[in-house]
Amino acid sequence: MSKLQTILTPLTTEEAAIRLLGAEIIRTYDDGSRAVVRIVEVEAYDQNDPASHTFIGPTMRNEAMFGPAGRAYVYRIYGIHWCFNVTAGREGFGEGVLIRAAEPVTGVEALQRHRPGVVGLNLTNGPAKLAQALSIDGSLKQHNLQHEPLQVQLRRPVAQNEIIRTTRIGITKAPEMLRRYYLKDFPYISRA
DNA sequence: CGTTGGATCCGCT
DNA sequence: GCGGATCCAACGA
Repeated sequence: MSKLQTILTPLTTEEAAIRLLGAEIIRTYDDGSRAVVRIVEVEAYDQNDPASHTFIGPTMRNEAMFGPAGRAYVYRIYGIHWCFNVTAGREGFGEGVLIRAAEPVTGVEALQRHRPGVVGLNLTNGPAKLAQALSIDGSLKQHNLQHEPLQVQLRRPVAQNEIIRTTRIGITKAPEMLRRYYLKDFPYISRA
């Protein structure tokens, strides 16, 4: 079992979401260039949550979230964009954490190359923007996030008083649930 | 500034 | 057939 999987398995989806705040995503692109970003905004979803893709039970689309923790769940939204989740929890229980925003750490040029004409905060301050900047698509479905070309490295947990908890963005079911978390005072969030 | 509508796919009913 | 865990350009004030 990878370290990432070991840590994310016993946690509730909320706890896993919080642990992923401050974690780093390391992306190695096809051309060999590399970028590192720091996660600053996440949302928790699991099979008891009407807003989750796993609420209806296992299907071909959502099977990654019913598998082991620490894998990629990637889905297309509105026919246009891709969104990236990190799976969490034990096998057989469908849960994942949507990565909504991150701040560039290194490799800004590589990120920009995948979002032509975009500069500043708009580079990575939204789930589909981030996925585009990291060049994440369906080919990374179920990818084990302990390996290249897409890795997630947990860092020291961030202090409780640096985390804001709110309702989630853009959902119609269970809009009242407080399952969105973001780092206080960080500009790269999709919406305050 | 804030608001609106268009783009465009696929999993599920 | 439908509608969504979105983004962005084009508007009007």
